[in-house]
Amino acid sequence: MTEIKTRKKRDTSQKRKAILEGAVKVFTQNGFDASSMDRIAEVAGVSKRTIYNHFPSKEDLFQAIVADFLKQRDERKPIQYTSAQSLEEQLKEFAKAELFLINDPVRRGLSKLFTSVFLMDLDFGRKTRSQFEPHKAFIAWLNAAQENQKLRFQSPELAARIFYGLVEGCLTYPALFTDGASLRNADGLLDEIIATFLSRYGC
Amino acid sequence: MTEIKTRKKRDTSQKRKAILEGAVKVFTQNGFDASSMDRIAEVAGVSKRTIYNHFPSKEDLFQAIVADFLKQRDERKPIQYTSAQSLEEQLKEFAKAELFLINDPVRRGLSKLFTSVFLMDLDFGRKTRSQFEPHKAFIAWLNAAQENQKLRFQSPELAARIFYGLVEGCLTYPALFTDGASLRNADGLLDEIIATFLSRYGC
DNA sequence: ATATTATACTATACGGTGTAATTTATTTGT
DNA sequence: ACAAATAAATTACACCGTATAGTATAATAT
Repeated sequence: MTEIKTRKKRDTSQKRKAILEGAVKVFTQNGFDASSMDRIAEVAGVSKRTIYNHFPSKEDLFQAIVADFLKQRDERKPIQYTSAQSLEEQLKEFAKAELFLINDPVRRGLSKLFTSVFLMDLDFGRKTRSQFEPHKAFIAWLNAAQENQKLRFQSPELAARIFYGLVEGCLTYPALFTDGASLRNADGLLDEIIATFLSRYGC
Repeated sequence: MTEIKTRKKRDTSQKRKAILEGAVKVFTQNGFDASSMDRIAEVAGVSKRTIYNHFPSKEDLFQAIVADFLKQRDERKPIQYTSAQSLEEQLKEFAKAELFLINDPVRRGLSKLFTSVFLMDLDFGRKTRSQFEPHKAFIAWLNAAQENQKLRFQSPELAARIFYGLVEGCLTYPALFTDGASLRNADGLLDEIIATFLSRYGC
């Protein structure tokens, strides 16, 4: 039996974090193609060679950012039906949670970046998105509300599409195009969205 | 008075058209950055020098495509209220007209491309979009319908945002992300959108 | 005479690598 | 417990190959 001396690896998470943060800044400002590794190294305050010590290629670096983003997204707690709160309140809270990804400037920048990249590389986008079923938790909520006789609809999938369509079409995408300015006075719009949804599906 | 012989210029519109069509193909497939002028020349069946005879730079070529696209968009006839038709019919027709830009594969490709580019260059996007007020004609329609006692709402702007949000969030953006596949069986969804809108604003 | 073409060319930018020096944390010897 | 030895991580910098926007030019087609 041979003795193998394994030396403890040093902690490189600080550098890794700096690289990712710098890359996020550069990528969100210029997009993938127009961002050079030299520039990312400069902004991250790190040598270019160190980037390649952590990430084999520019694309791997990008994917790491995507992965981090998705992890953050998945950490949100899902919507859960309760009869103790009005539908309005629950929907409003849920819609605001959905806006989580675009309320913070950094996350909004990433949302813009990914949307932009995914549009021109649909396979990549599909592969990334296919990992989760975004409507799933909301459909369960809808069914619970219907069992509780507060909602009525033919198809929960269709109702979920309407709700997500309203939120994304009225709030999410406009926010991406206006750098969040459209969210400034959007409370009335959010109320109107929920009123519209409930006017169709409420009992 | 000096006689100036102006020689008739030859018609170069054919070449120009070929260039634009080739550029559309390449740009929509690869995006702006990843499209080379050499490749565009090849696909257009034209020498690269000829492209530069028609367009001073890659960006000018791109802008020309944007301009053509917007012209086509503006050629659609606007919605006009009539009491001879049901609201459902008019709204359905209008929504379908709004989907004009994404029903055809080429126009859909351009919509994807522009959305992708505009997201990462918001100033450019804003400048391009600011040329028209997309909701204007629809707001007029809404007001006419209200005067005719078929609709009732507090704010026509808000109602218009809800309608556009529904159409774009449920139909337009999904179509861009799925290369139009989501439009295949979208008739039921479109009916649901209109039912939702009318359940909120119909009399 | 105008438009187009083929071809070669310039200048530059960028992804990624090689390398030798240097920093830094861990291990080991005392 | 402390300093010397050691190996991992980082850095600076030069470098390679390639791609690309745009130009120059001379020949050819219309």
